[in-house]
Amino acid sequence: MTNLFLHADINNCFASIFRIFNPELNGVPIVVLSNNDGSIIARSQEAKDLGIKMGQPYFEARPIIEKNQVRVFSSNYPLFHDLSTRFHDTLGMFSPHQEIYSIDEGFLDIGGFYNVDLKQYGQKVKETVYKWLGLPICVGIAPTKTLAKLANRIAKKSKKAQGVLVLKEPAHIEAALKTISVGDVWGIGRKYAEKLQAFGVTTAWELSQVNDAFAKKHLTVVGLRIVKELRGVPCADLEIEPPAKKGICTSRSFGQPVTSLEELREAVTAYTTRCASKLRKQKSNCLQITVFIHTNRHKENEEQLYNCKTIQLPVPTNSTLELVHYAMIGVAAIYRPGYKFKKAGVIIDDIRPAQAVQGNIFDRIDRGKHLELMNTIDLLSKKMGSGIVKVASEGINHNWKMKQDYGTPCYTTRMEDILIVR
DNA sequence: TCTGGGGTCCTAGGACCC
DNA sequence: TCTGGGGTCCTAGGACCC
Repeated sequence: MTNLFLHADINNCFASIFRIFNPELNGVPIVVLSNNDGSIIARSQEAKDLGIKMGQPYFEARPIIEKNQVRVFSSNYPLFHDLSTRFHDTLGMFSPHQEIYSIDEGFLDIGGFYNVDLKQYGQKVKETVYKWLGLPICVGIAPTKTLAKLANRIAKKSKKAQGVLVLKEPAHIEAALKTISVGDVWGIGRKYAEKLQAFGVTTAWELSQVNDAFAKKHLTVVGLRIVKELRGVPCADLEIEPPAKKGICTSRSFGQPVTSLEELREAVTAYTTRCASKLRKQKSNCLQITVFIHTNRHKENEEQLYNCKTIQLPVPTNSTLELVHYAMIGVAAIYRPGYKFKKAGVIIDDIRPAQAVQGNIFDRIDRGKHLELMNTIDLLSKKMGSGIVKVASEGINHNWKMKQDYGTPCYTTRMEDILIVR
């Protein structure tokens, strides 16, 4: 059986999603901002052509944006997530062996396909996603995941490929690798690219030709796998069942500086609530919680503080109430008056399956009651929107909430959001 | 005025044990 | 000045991803 992987991803994902609902945005430059409208996290092709950079601070790009009448949008994760689910569902129609790699990328294992014209097959995937969702995608097909991603990359740039590239024959693969610079290989970041260039390895082809000991020594075993995959030797299977998370983190920058403990308590309560809900969703408990707060590191003339506190829990739990209790102890321990805090976050760690809780004779909490309450809250949140039930310490004013000046409706999901925006 | 958020894996080195 | 050998576990830090 031959090894064959298909990699599909949405072109300029977040910008393309806004275009589905606003056809007048077609052909117009678009940027999408990070949480808090801080920096640019997605651009349409037109915006890329203007020289607007990924990750660039919004205020810095503002002159170009205004001069060229670039359309600006805040992130809308409920909307992105919904379209992402539809995209992956559509891909899943093409093979039972599917990996949901990220919000806008997926792999299919098509190794068992015989007598199939692969180019045509890739085209069919691409056309189907466009027809059903209105989202433009590209497709790469190759004997390893690394090569499939690379094929996709070439498909995006090449006119001839029409958005679909199959890399199968060795000569064809070699020619393709020679056109890709080493830093554009999946898994080779900035540091490794610099290191490799210093050794005279500048293209993906040259990387595929280094010896194994060299790869292991300078890029660890992870790099060795990349090198082998570039040679067409698969080292990674699909991850069909997403593994349970080992750590869960919720953190946000504030829309304006926060100075009071009371407001920090509210924010940390909200973040802990979110962590606990993610934890219950994957049916896990945790044994450790960390709270952190810090000031704005970009303001060099202001007093800086980065403070965190980790607390070990007596018994594994996923109860919002219990976790919030410890988070409040944590935030009180690290708070210092006189600082302008910019960000806070909560990390839960030491995660294990929710069954098999090891009891503790000093445990005073009625776990049966907590469990029932959490189940009820999760059900209400699912039916009526998260936030329908809150822990009191979350407060209601939320002056710390992130800034989102360029919001859009959640077109496909919650009615009440549409009403609020109007 | 204004700079995102959430993850993974690997390695080296220290603490500790027999 | 000499100061074993082998093992495990944990953590911090570095690299990467979208």
